[in-house]
Amino acid sequence: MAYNHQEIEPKWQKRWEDEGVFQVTEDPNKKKWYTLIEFPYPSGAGLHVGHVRSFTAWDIASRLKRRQGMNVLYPIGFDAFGLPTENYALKNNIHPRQATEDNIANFTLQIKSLGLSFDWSRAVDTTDPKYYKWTQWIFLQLFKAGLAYQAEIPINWCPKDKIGLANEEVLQGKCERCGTQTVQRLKRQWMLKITAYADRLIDDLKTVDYLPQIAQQQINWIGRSHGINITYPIADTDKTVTVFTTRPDTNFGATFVALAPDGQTTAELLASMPQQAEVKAYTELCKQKAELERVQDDKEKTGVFTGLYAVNHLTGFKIPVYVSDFVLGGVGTGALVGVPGHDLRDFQFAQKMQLKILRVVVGVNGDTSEIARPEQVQEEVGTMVNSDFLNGLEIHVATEKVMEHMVEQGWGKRVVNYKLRDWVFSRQRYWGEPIPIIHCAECGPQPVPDEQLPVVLPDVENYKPTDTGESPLANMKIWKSVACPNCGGHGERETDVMPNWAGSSWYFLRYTDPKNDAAFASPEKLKYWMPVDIYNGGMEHTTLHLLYSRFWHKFLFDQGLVPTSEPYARRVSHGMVLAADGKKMSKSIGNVVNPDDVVAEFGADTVRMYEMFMGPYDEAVSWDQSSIKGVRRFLDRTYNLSEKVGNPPETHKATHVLHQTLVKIQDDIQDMKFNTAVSAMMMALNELEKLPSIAREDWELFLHIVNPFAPHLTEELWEKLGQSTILSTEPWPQANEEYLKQDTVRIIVQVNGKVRAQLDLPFGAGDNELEGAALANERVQEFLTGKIPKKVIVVPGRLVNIVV
RNA sequence: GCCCGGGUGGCGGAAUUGGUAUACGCACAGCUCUUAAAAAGCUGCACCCACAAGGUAUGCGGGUUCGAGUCCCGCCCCGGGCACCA
Repeated sequence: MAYNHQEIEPKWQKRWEDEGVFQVTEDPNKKKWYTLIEFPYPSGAGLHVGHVRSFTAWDIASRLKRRQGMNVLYPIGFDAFGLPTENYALKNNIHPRQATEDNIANFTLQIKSLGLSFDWSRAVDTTDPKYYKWTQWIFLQLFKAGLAYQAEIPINWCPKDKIGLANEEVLQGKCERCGTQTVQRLKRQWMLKITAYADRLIDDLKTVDYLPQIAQQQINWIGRSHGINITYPIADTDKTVTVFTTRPDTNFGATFVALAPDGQTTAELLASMPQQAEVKAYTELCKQKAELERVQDDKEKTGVFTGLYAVNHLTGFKIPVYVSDFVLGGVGTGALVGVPGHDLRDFQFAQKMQLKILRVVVGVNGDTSEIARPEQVQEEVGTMVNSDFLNGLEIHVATEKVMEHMVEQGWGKRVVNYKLRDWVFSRQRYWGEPIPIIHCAECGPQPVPDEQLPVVLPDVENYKPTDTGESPLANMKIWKSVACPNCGGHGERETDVMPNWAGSSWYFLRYTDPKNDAAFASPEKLKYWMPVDIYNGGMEHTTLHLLYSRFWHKFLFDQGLVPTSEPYARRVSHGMVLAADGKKMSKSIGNVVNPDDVVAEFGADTVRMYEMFMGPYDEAVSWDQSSIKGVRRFLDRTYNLSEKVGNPPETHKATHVLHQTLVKIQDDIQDMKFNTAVSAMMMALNELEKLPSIAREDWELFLHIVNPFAPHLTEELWEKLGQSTILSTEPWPQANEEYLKQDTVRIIVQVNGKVRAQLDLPFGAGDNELEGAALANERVQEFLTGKIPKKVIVVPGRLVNIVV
């Protein structure tokens, strides 16, 4: 018989909520545990079954920890500012605030229907002025510390979204949000100096426990490289050109210098270039090129000679200076020294321009062809040739020696270079936190005084972005006009808003003290809860959100405002939930599974367990509608089995297997192996069903074990036993060592590696005993007739292998 | 091109990390119950072989080992991330 989930589940959800059993308060006598899932973006599409998967996994872990006596903080909130909501609102012709409220209400219902043990009393909403007051306040601290600045820089401009994008938000030259080809455009932007934290963002990864892939990806993203800025004089002028390189050892092989079309050096040298007209034409062409759809993998190098020659100090050679778009303005000094013998791109460029190619390193195989094999151009090993005083040296030794020489001679300066760029923090949109700055013609940009925070996002007539690229707030003449906090003269509010990454950069701090009006969180509460013990999220957030929030946190730590230098002690990641066809769920394909439908049909407990059972937690898995039935069957059988409880004669035959299951699921939850935990429970049920009756104690233990996974049903069955307590708050049972012991152990006997027999022998039997029993076995004897055992391998408690 | 994952029955997957490959579940087949169907229960279920005995299988080819899904070398395919980064 099937149980009625539509009756049971709301009943227990109501009881948990009425009695506030998952609300948590700071308790110095209890050990704290802070589990964090990435708070969802309340999109119009509603909750995704992928949300359900990670929320449930950490709900299970939190329920276990809580019942093991820890003070568990498992909070939820909404990251609700940003473009998707604004675009959704525009499309559906409603106000973003209304869309956000509706979506949050919908998400809340959906999440609550799953019986997750979130502490809803701590829920945060990044669009709540009481929340973003502190987002603005933290921005002002960054500003006061000199880490927020304005810069007129070429930015990525999305012509569709009418918005500047951080480099990190442009995917393959296209807007991350809408896929439109971005173009370069100059714009005065607020920037955050994340690069000031580049070293610590790398080095401090040693102090946290992140999945290795995650740490590696962050390190690669920050891209620290140690090198030298070499300054070459330009022949027949008083000018110089400075290039960055990590391989100064190859400098004897340098045959050209190339400048980025958008680089500073090009602009500075333009006036002294004999080929000025050609260079101008080329740089113009490059600007257009960004606007063109560069779909084709056009690897052909282009460039133009400037007419200038740089003088290589080492050789005295005059080497030509080019402008080429394979050099990027934002990388290094925006200029590079070409060594075509040892760099593939330099080689391609040299070939195209018919420049000299010189080998200065002999590769491992003594290879001295024109260029090292393309895949070997970044040699890890090699010996210098054609390089005067470096000849015969190993490349790393040579690098160090030539650097020292160049620095001594005043030709160069050691530098550390990073791929990471500063964070473009301005958005010319509506649905974001106003940047709390007042511009004054006399005093420059001034912070809005603390007592005037928050700067509330005003209602505007039209919140659609303007074609001019100005924020819709720019039209708010009255709102905009305000006295300068410094001199009292005329000031104008900043009209750009923050990116959606702002509110999510510190939300985990707010959870510790969500109602505080005097501070973003009190030092006591921060001290109690921080750091986050485990933070689960998608791999796609590794280089954006995860890095941004670490940066903000480190800054707050430096200000003495948070107690730890890292926000998250451990970071793990879940696999995607794909549609049945193995593809990403998407509205356009029409393969989306709505969690509401599945919960209505099978119940929350079934959906929870199925999502745990469907596959390894950290790997992508496809939704399989028919497999859900198996889990529902497990729960129905559990429900029906309760009839057998306490019927005399009671048998305690299941006690062993239940204690083993208890240990198994504890370990599995710890290791995030939720799928095998479910299968262990299924096996335990199979054992229980074989018994004529079940002892009440055994049954209680089984309910304890299943409770974190299927909390509603187990509460109901707990109550059916006459219990008045709430199972979800009962202490977690202890596994009894007595029941974990095994009397006998199955030993596999192999002859030449092939299984020939199985023996059940007493636990702890010695090697000789095992060997003797194996050799005495009849079947084994058959395989040994006429053969002499050469060797017998005994693995205690496992197998005996006889080699003949 | 580089980096990171992954490839095991009809399907999702398991395998104590070098020690019984295919746990658990789905699907399928037969049976029981039923007027019948559904549901539920029982049995079977990698492949070859009528059965047993035996043999063969963890993407492909080699290797190390008493023993390899697991380790090493060389390939092929799938997924994700990054990409003129000097």
